[in-house]
Amino acid sequence: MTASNPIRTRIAPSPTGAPHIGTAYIALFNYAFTKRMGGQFILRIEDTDQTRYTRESENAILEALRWMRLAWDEGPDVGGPFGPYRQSERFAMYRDHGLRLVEAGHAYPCFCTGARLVKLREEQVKTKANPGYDGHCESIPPEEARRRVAAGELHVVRMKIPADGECVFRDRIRGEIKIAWTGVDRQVLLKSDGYPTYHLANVVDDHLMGITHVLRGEEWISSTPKHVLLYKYFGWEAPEFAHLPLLRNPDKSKLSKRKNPTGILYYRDAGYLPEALNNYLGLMAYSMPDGREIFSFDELAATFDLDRVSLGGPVFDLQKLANFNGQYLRRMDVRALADRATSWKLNPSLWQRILPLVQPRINTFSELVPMTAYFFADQLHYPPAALITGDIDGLRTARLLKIAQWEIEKTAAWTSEVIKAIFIGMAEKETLKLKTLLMPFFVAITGAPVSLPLFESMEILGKDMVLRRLQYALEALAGQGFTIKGKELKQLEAVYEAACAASKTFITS
RNA sequence: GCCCCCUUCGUCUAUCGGUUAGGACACCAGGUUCUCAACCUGGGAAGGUGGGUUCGACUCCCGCAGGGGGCGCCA
Repeated sequence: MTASNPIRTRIAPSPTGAPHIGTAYIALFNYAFTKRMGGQFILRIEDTDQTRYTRESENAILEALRWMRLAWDEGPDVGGPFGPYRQSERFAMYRDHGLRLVEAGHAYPCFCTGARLVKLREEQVKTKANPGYDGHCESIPPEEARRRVAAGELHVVRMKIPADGECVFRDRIRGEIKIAWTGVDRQVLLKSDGYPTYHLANVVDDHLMGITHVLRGEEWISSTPKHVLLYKYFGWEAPEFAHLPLLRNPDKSKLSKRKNPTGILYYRDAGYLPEALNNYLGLMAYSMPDGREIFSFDELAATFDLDRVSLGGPVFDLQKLANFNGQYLRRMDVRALADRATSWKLNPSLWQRILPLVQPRINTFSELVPMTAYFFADQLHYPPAALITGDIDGLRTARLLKIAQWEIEKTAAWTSEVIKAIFIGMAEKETLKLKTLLMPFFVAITGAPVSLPLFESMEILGKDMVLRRLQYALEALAGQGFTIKGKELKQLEAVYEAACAASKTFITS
């Protein structure tokens, strides 16, 4: 690369949930690659799905990536010459570009209803045909299509796909990849609400922002032909693509929060150091030329080489991460350790949130630390049988914990009031007294059936930690033989959601 | 079902045609220590499978199997 053609990369998270460890992993590789090559690393917020977007999530992403010290050169908070860096603020650009494609005959308005699409899919499944849009509206004469659009008929814009041949593109670490056009669907570019889909927005933005290298997860390989084709339609040069292997659960499936903690902020709250986490992530699908395993951010960035990326999906191993974190902790001098521990949770501002909960319950300071210890822990140690309380048996306890997980995952806001509402709602559905329902949760969250107020505790602990403790509780119950297996679990979820939709009583038993 | 990607110890990986296949986490044993960690020493543990190519394959090619991903008006 020459100075006049510096490389530019980006990380483009979607603010629809808790910031994911996979985002940090991809960001780290982009960051290291960019620093090595001497370019700019951009943060772009992909908030084109207005139905799922939350502001809390966007803030959490910035907070999490900042905590990871993955500093971006341009982004929604720091600005930059290619802004805005939030897709919702670039709305008009996508519309213009989408329409440009329609005029050029590369895309067309599609008036098909959701109902028709559902029916089409059902038929395709039944006849074992490839699922995908059938091109129904592609044959509408442009004149007529224009008239119907002008008349305000609801529509989307779809891209045209070649009828035959194949798309050949180069992946920087995998080599040539060929995908037949018949296997690529006629992607919606502009949704009926006028927002672009990821595919359009990502191509338009990457071009306009001068992105030269796209390092992303391998889940994108199969939609790369659409992107390549869009670049061609626009007459733009496509960036280089490099698809990194996905982080995996111990069972090799794609890393998911149901099987592993995936929230970046969970790791912070559980007492991991960002440098240890970065170091560990740098070992996923990558190795240093000299075989070193302990290395800093800067050392990784100084030597990073895409050719050293390995392709097997790495299993995210909490034990090794914990060991690395321990090594970093041990290496620190006591002064630094004190500072870091203090800025973690041993600070006055956290105490000021916790203290009001204990103040009415203590006679001496000596009771303080024992009573609040669970705020500073990750996994709690209690006998698994303690989770089974009152008239609620083990299996029902497991189901209740599971339902609470779903409810908590669904909520964006995180205050004790919101949490309280969730549990009151659950108690009503279950026709249980709130007090009775809460018993196993007291144990799961605070480690004891008698403790400080639960909802406030959950608020202070944070959503990720609460979810994690529910998971630990579920595992403890599973150890006692109370486990909900795959099929039952799916059934429970389906029945429960149906009951929610109908706002009916739902009693797990 | 169709398409694509992947395949070295349990896990993360080194190896880029010739190595006793190396390291790390985890595990086991011993040592050290007021306990426990930490630390030190040692140990078990791997190239999915069948064909090629080659004097020689973990390494290159093909088939199969296994794993993963994708097939949304989600990203």
